[in-house]
Amino acid sequence: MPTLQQLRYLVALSETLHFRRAAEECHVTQPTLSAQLKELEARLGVPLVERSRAKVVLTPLGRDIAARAKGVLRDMTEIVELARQGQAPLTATIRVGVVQSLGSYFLPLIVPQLRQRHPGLKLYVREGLPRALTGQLDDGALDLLFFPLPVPERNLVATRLFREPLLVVAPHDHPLAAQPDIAPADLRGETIMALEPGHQLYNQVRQLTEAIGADLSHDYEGTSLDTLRQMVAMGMGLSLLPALYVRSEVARETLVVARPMQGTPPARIIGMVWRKSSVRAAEFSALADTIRDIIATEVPEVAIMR
Amino acid sequence: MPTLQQLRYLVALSETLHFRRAAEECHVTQPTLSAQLKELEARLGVPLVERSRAKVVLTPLGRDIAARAKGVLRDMTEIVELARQGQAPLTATIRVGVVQSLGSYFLPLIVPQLRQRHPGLKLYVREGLPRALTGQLDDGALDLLFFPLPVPERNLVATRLFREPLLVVAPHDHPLAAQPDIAPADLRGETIMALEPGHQLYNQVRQLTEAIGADLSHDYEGTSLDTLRQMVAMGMGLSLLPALYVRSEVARETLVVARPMQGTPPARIIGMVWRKSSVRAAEFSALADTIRDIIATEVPEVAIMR
DNA sequence: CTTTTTGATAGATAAAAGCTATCAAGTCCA
DNA sequence: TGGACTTGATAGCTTTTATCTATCAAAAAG
Repeated sequence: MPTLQQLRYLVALSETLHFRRAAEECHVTQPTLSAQLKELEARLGVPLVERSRAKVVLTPLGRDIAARAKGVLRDMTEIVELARQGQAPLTATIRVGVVQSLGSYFLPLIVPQLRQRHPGLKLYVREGLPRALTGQLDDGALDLLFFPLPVPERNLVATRLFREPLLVVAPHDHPLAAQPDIAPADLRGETIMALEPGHQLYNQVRQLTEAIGADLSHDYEGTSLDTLRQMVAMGMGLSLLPALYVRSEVARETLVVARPMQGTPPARIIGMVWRKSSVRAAEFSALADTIRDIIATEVPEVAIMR
Repeated sequence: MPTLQQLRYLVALSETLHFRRAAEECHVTQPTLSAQLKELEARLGVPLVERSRAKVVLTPLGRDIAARAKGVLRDMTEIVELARQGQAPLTATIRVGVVQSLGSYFLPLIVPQLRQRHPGLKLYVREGLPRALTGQLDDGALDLLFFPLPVPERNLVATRLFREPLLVVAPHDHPLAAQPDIAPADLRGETIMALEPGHQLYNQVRQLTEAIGADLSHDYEGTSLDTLRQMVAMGMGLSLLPALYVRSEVARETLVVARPMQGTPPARIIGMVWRKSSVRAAEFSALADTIRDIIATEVPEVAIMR
């Protein structure tokens, strides 16, 4: 197989038809270029050059191969240029995974300002269930997750972004709806509905209901936040829903109301997660800082965490 | 600049996602592949691979560069294949030059059988004046000439193909038209027209007219064999034209006749000419032998020369 | 005819690519 | 849980390749 350097020498000779000038162009001595072209002819098994003192002529095959060599060298230059451009942070596409209970309520709040600050940013977003997302991150199909913390996987690392409180959501005609906020004691005896097990939210709601003596509903488990909201509207019980979901989908709702809890409300912590082996850790940390800045000014419903 | 071998390693790793398996595919040891990929990343200035014991993942840039590397390696394989196919003789195009007084009368006689014997043969034919043709051969714009001999240039070599006699061409009502052949003495006092100086034919006709006492016309010099024939038809004199031209253009003519000369008729020798530095000399010698064989059976008007 | 320039060759040197041996870390299995 | 096995990385050495300088024979130029 020829080497790229040999092709470079052939291309230079095809353009100059002079061994010494071609050598100068390639920044080597004339014997080097002469010997390397001989080696190239030996490797290919065909003469590429007619040599004489009077003038140098390429064989038809030599001319054809020189033309193709030009293309190969151009492609190599493009590879080098691609690498050079890729050195800038946030220029390669980021394949992002988000849990379904977060994505469409959170990303629209931050992406406009993110794009403003990083015009070259390209996000490829995929929603999914938590376990599927961590699997895809692990396999390399995704680069980054927006994900409730902690994450159980050992070869993933995370940085916290914000704490998202859970709000009590009740039918609009429920007695608690008349209060501006809810004491935990107010929930004693109430039926609380939650997402199915497998969600961080389920665990948090379970812990709370156990602590305050409310009843965690086992008759109905919502498959989505919307399902839970509709069940609350129908008077099948109360629920605890994330603040960003409430901002997006409940604030304009007339059949249900959302009330914050007094004291330290239950909350989930949302973070950014990537592979421990990722070479883009610095890039992602910088991205996290940028996102915190945006949240601080655009999303009062949650509390920044560092 | 990366090397082709480094690209080969990257492509193998992108396909196997396993350093040891990629090394096996490339027939090197795992430390060699590992080190060369590190060197590739250093040369490009960007990470291409995320490494961990659990699994190997390419960065987005790594994947993109691996895809482009695949294309480059494919182009290289095509160059090698092109060279392999070019090793067979008479597979590369032959750029042929012929003098205007020969080409269209000679090549149609031999090309059909040449193509029959060498189906892959590709000729690119260019007609021109003798000095222009030798210049283009010298410069490498042409590979081969069918040319009257001898050639004056020092760095060209020639091999004789055949001797082409010159025939006396006279108006059909000229007294000499009644004879089956012409003695040199019969031309004494006749006006003989010839091509302009610069043609071998001119020199030969001049030598003959000086030897036998005929008058070489200076009032009219033909720019082509057709012009000479038309002048003869108009009664402006006689001419001496090459046998192959006569076979092609005069034998069916009614206004003029052609008669061979007695004894050793004037003739021109036609040969194949190529550069002394040409690497295709053996190929062209073999071609000359083939052409002589064809002429022996197809062209009785000329005499083979070796 | 002498000088200059050409591409080729020989021998030496430097650089690169490859090897083996071995490492630390992670995975697998009993 | 601990030992065995596998992984990618590193160190040091060897082999191969690419480059150099010096010089050559031959051709061109003056």
